[in-house]
Amino acid sequence: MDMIESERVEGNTPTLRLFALLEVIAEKDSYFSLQSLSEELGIPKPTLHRMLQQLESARLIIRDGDGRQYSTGRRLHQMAEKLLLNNTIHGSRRAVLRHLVEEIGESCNITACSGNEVLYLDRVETVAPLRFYLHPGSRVPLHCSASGKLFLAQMSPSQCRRLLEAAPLEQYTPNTLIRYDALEKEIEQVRRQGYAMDNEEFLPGLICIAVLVPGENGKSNMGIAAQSPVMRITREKALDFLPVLRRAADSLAQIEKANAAM
Amino acid sequence: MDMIESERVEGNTPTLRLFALLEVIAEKDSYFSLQSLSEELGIPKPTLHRMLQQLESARLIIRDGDGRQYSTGRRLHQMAEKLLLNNTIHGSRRAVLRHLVEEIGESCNITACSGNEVLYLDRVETVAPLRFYLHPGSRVPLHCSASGKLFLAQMSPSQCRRLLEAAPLEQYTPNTLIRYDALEKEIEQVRRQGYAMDNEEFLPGLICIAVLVPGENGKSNMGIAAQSPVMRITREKALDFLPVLRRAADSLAQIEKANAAM
DNA sequence: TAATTTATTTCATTAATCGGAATTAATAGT
DNA sequence: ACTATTAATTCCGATTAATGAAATAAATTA
Repeated sequence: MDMIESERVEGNTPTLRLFALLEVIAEKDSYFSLQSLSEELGIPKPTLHRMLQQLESARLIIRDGDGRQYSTGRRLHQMAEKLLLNNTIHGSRRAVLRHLVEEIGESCNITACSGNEVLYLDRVETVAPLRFYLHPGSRVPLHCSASGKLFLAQMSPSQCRRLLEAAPLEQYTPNTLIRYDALEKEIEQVRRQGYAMDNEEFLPGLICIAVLVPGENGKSNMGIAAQSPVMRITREKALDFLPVLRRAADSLAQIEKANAAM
Repeated sequence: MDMIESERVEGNTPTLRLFALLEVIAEKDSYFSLQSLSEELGIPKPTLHRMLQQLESARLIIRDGDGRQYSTGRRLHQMAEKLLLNNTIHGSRRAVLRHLVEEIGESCNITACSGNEVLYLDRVETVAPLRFYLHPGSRVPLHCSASGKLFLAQMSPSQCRRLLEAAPLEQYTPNTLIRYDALEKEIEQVRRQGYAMDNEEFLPGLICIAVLVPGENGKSNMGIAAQSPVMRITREKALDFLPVLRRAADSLAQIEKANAAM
């Protein structure tokens, strides 16, 4: 429709226009119809129809039963996960992590939110002999991980509720918050604090502290966290990691941004 | 190389081929050259060159200094992050499915009626070693699947007949109902019961039970189903899943409703 | 049933893709 | 420094796909 909106999906070639369309779709958190998207982007309906048809045939998007509602497809999700997992940005991401581990002496990881789970993108283990072994690619629930609570804290209340109320909150340890009101209070606190802790809520004996890697427009899908056996650390001592964690988070943000300058 | 590899990047249209290329690139965790990719995928160099040029101009991929090494670009990462973060529809559905699978111990899926087929929207497999592998996105005929019979049961008789008579009912197993009168009787029973079973009518050895996810105006385009090898379950035992299935269906209905409101 | 909205198909026009062959640029070998 | 080799890039005519106004079909609402 208006110039600004339609420019978002205008590239030079048909392919780039289609990619731009996919980009708009990727940001949607609810279904959309051909009509609404046509109005939003100013693309003529027949053109948009063909584009969506093409994306659907490739399983990049799907249509629900009555064929009037579209949403993102599985192939797109898989591609997104692979992309984030494989992309170590030429090792610099790993370097930041390694440096962080050296500074604080505990295992650290970089995480992303994927649907209703936390996905471990990368992880570097401490040299200390006592440690939890968790590897990149593994998944952890949102409600009982430090990163997960950070991701929840930046979502809209409706998004957050949708994820949490889909299934009962599973209790992994005595500390797991399984009551919605308690969890909501915790998430509210996380939002205020700007960091999150997992106090043996997922694995007994494992304490974790995490912050978000600052994103473009306030929202971020990347977290960085330090994990430690409770034997080696107290909740209070974990707070001392915060400045270093934040610095590492900023470095990661820089790397992401620098990638664009080229 | 040759057939198998090159098929991975072959879609139907130039645009989809470019997407497939992007997909291959997304999986790479290190730099690559035009030459190596050309050999890997069997795409002629001039063609691949143009493709990469296009992706680069859109900042989907970047080239390092000397211009001979490519890797993924920031725009791609941003899209991937947004996609996974804004994926609460699928995330919450998946949470429902996972919980259901845990409760009943069998693989379950969420289905939709798409044209004259049943579409698997999502699926979670049981941990039991013996299982049928069916993946999301696959399609199954209406007349020999539990979900399909449910969809048929809520259609008007004329609509139903139109779909069924479009093509002859294919016989997949000895149990497949291929006579219209038998199928209509079955569909009538499904309507009365409020649930449907597939008693090895599509795949030999596979039993399935399904209910509809309640919709707004009585009609529904979504079903939820449990599937099990006949070795592990009897038709009678499958009926025990019904209460849990219905509860999961209600959860899904909640999610869909919340989604419409957003 | 009629009116309205939304989705889809048609089709002549325009634009992009394709890849073999030729050319240029970078690298390795002597 | 020159040649051989390999990789990257440009050319270009034949082929194929994208485009969107208009027409049609389907679904929804009054």
